[in-house]
Amino acid sequence: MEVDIHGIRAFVIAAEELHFGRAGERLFVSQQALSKRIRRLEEALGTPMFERTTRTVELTAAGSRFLPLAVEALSAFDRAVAAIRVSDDPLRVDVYDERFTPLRILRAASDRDPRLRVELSMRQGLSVAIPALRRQEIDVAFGRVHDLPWPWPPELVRRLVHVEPLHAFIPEDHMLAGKSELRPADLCEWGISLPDPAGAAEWRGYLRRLADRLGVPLRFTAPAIGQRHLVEQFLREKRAVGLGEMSIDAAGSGLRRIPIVDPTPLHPWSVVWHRQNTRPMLQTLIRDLPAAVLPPPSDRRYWVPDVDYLPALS
Amino acid sequence: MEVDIHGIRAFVIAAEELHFGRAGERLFVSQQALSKRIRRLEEALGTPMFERTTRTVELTAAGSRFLPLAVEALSAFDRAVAAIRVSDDPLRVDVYDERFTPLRILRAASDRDPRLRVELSMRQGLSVAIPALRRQEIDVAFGRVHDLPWPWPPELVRRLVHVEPLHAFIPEDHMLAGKSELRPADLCEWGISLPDPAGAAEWRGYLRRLADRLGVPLRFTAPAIGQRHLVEQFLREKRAVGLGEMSIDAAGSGLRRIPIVDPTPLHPWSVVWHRQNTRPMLQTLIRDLPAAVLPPPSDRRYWVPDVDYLPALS
DNA sequence: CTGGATCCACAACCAATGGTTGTCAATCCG
DNA sequence: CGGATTGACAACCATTGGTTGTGGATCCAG
Repeated sequence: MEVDIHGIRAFVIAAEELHFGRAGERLFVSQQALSKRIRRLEEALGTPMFERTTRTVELTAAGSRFLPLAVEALSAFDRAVAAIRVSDDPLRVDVYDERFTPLRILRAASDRDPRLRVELSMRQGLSVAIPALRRQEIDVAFGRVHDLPWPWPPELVRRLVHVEPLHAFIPEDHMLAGKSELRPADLCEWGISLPDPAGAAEWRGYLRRLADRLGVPLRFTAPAIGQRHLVEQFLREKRAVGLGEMSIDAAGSGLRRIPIVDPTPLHPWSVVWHRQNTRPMLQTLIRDLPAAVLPPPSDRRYWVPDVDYLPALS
Repeated sequence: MEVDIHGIRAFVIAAEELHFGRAGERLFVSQQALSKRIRRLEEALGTPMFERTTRTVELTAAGSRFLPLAVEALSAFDRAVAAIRVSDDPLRVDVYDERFTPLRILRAASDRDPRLRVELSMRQGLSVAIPALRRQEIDVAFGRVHDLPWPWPPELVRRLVHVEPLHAFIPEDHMLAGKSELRPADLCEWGISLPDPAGAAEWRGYLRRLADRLGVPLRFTAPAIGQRHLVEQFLREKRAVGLGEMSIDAAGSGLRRIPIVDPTPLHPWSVVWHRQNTRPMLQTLIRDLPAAVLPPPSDRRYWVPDVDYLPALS
C-alpha cells in the first residue's frame, strides 16, 4: 500500500472537478476506478482527502493542505519526464477545418502546455480522418462520432471534449438581419444553406437531423475551403440562412451572426485517438483536454441529435 | 507503459549504487526485479538510462541529464507525502545497547532525514528483541541474525546493513598495551574477557565462534549496563583482553584501543522488521539504510563466522 | 408523493502487472 | 582453467487495478 503518482494525479484532478465521474473521464477510467484510486491514496496516506455525500465531493482539511504539495510533486514529475521525452516528434493532429472548434481547443491546450508540439492537418471531416487514425498516420482527430459511414472501429477511443452552439450567419441586408435571435419558426420560410460536407458524413448527418428537427429546408452549395471562402458563400445568399460556430469571424464582412434559440443546436466535439498509441505527448494532451457533457435530453433549450446520446456503439 | 515514481526511485538508487544487485537490496527486491524496473522506465521514457556490461553499470548521457530532475521529482513527491503523514507516531527502535553500532546507524539516518522520529529501547540482544518484533510492539531492531535460540521467524524480514570490526580494549599498564596491533598469537596467553551476553544468544554464539577461531580462552564476567560500566570492567582486568567496537569511548579512561588483525573479526549488523508492518516511516528508514556486504570467505584479512554466510534460514 | 436521474461505493470478475526463482551468457581473476 | 560476479531472459504466479453490474442515498420535476 504505497502512494504513487497515479494516485496523486487522480487526487489533483478530482480536486479540480469535485466530481468523481468527470475526473474519471479526464483520466479515461470509470468513476468506480477513480473512486478506488482515491480510496487507495487515502489509505496509503492514512487520512481522508475528500468528504463525499451521494451528491457532492469536498476537500477535507488534509486534502486542502495536500493539494498544493501534490500539484508541485506532479509538476516536478512531469517536468522530469518531459525533459527526457522532449525529443518526441510533433503530434499529428487533424483539426477538421479552421472554421470549427478543434483548432480553438488545440490552441487552448498549447497555451496551457507550451511543450506541446503539433503538426496540423485539416481533412474537413472525421469520416475522412478516421482511416488515417486507424493506420496511425495521425495521432489525434476531432469530430462528431455518430452518423459515420461504418460502425465505430474498435481500435479507436474517443471522448467528448466540447459541446458547441451553432449560430445563424445572415447578410446585413437580409429580412432577418434585424432580429436579435432566431427560432425555428423564423427559419421555415428561408431555409438553411451550407457548403456541401463532401466526405464528412457525420456533419451531413448532423445537418440532416437538425433540418428535420427544425422543420427547415436544407440546401448544400459548393464545398468551401477555409473561413474566408465560407463567408463569401454566406454573403452570396439571398434567402437561406448560413449556419456556423461563433468563432467564425464575420466582423466587417457584411454578415450578421445571430443566436438560434429554443432550441439552440449544439454540436458535440469528441477527441479520437488510437488505442495502441502510447506516445506520452498524446497521453498528456488528451489528459489535459476538459471533459464535456451533453445537456439532458429533457432540457428543451438545447438540441442534440438523439443518436448522440448513445454510448460506445453506433 | 507509463513512467511511475517507483521507476524513478529505482533509477535514482541504481544511479547511486551503479550496481543493480545492491540497488535491489536497498529497495528489498531481487536484482532481476530491479533490472526489470529500470528496463520498464527506459521503455516509457524512450531512451536508455544506463549502459550495462556483465560487470559494470554506467549512466548514459540521457541518464545523467535525468538524474537531477529525477531527484527533484522524488524529493517533491516525498515531501508531499511526508507533509500529510507527519502525524505518525515515532518509530519504536531497539538499538541493542549504546556500546554498539545500531545507535550510530540510527543517528546517521536521523541526520539524513530530520523527519525521522524514534522512540528507543535497548534490550541488549536481538534474541531478546525478536519476541517484541513478532508482536509488533516495536517496529525495528538490529542484531546478528544467526545463532538465535530458534529458527528464523518467517514473519520477520532482515537485511545486512553494516559490518563492524572489533577491537581489543586493554588497560594502559597491561603487557600488551604497547602494541600497535594484535594477532591471535598475541591473545592466546591472555584470553578474552567480556560481560556475560545474558539473553543475547547471537552475541554469545559469535564470541564462542571467535574464541574457537582465534584459539583463545574466553571468559564471561558480570553483565555490563552501558558504556561506562563496560569501561570499568575492562579496567579491572589484570590479564584477559576486552573486545568491542571502535566507537567505545576509551579516551582518558586508562584504556587503550588496539586493532586486531590477521584476521580482523567483523560483526555483521542486520536491520530486522515485521513483514506486515507497512508504516511509511519504517519503509522510509529501511530504504534509507545502506546495503552492506560481507567480505568473501577467501579474504584472510577478515573473519566472519561461517554460519553468517548462510542465506535466509538458520 | 412518486419515479427518474444522479453519483459515489461495494462486489465479482479477470487481464495485466510486477514480483520471484531458475538459469544463462559474458566477463574477470586467481 | 574453474569459480565468482553480474545483468538479463524465461517461466510462473500472486497481487493489482481496472471493468461491469448493482445498490443506496439524495435530489427534483411532475
